[in-house]
Amino acid sequence: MDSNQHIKSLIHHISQDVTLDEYAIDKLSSVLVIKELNKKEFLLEPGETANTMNFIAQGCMRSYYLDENAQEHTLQLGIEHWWINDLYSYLSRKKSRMYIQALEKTFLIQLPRIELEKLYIELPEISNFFRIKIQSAYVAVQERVIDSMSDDAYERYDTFRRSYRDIEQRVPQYIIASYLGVTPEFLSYLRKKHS
Amino acid sequence: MDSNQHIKSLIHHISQDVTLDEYAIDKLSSVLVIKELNKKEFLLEPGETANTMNFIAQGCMRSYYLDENAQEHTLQLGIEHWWINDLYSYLSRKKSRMYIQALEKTFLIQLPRIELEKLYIELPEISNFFRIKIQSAYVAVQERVIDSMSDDAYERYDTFRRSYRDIEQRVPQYIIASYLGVTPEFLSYLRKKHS
DNA sequence: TCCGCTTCTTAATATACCTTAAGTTTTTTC
DNA sequence: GAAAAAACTTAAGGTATATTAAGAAGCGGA
Repeated sequence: MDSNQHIKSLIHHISQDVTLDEYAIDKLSSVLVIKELNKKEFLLEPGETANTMNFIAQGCMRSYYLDENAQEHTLQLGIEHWWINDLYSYLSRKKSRMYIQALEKTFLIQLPRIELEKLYIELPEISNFFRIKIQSAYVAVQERVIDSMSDDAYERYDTFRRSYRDIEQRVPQYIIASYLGVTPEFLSYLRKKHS
Repeated sequence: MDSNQHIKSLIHHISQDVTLDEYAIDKLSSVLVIKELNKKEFLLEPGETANTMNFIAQGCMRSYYLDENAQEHTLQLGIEHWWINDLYSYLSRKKSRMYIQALEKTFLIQLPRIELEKLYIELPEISNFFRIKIQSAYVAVQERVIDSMSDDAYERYDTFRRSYRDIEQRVPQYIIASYLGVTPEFLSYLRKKHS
């Protein structure tokens, strides 16, 4: 797939929520940056500042951080047509504590923050689009808080598998464990117990 | 404090993030609804659908739900100048599973969804404002996910106290426990142990 | 095709947090 | 200001999940 195809898939993605006219599409296209990452390559590492919004045109990524015991905790997983970022760093302009890493060879479409801020003013539909996207993202994270408080680990695993079957099959178990908030050993034990 | 004061405080709150001209202020003011709630009164109960955005002009509120064992889990706490809602229900138009309850006598300013959708089109600064607000809310919930995965219960309690000292002093311990995801008994034990 | 690296499993021991139940203190109500 | 209700504490015993350590299985590169 070439760059134009990737860009078309982003335009199509945005058009599912808001209406873009010719002018908006041209404006938008002119600021997009394509980025290619190899498996295990990092888009962002602790100490850096997030400067772009990142749409996954093709591939698979995750964001995670290390706690004080150097344990990995996965915050976000994403595949084609998902967005991935450290919004804390992007919005606050502060250094990130997160790693954002490709789990497969991945093609991103990036929207630089400076350009995006200008687009928000000139093209209200773009501001609208991101408002709608982030509303859904907020609801999804809140759902995760609810799950983590109500359910035991196996139920969370089961919910995860049912919700993200296509992701589950592309990511190693230990990353899923670190997303669910359990050790790989305990997840392995749960899988055996329920099989 | 009378209604006009409450409305002024909302306008002032919005003006901290975006610029509102006379026309926008008039338009906005014309759709606002003031709602008064007594202590323990519910704004929303399971089975109802959220139809408004709710700004706390004065008072204290929380949202919570009951899990399958009828345990309360507090999702959101808020005081003056915070927003409170079940965004899942509001955005999806589906029935809520949540209670939203006043913890003190509270005055809300409500923005009906139908009117707000119209404002988004006519006044892009309003769409912008809610995009900015929800971005911050997303970061805050994500921070909560991070805390719940890295820290033990006492650290979470400590972080909560440092971040929300003004809230901590207005709500009972058992609600804070249900926000942190522990039993009131265990929180009591932790408080003693660390005192 | 084999080696080395990454991922997954097993099991024993340890710990954070829960459940239950009872008693105490604080707040609300009339 | 007394009675009732709500909130908080204490403690014993139980469960879910972590830790450690070792080995097995799968997989990518020469």
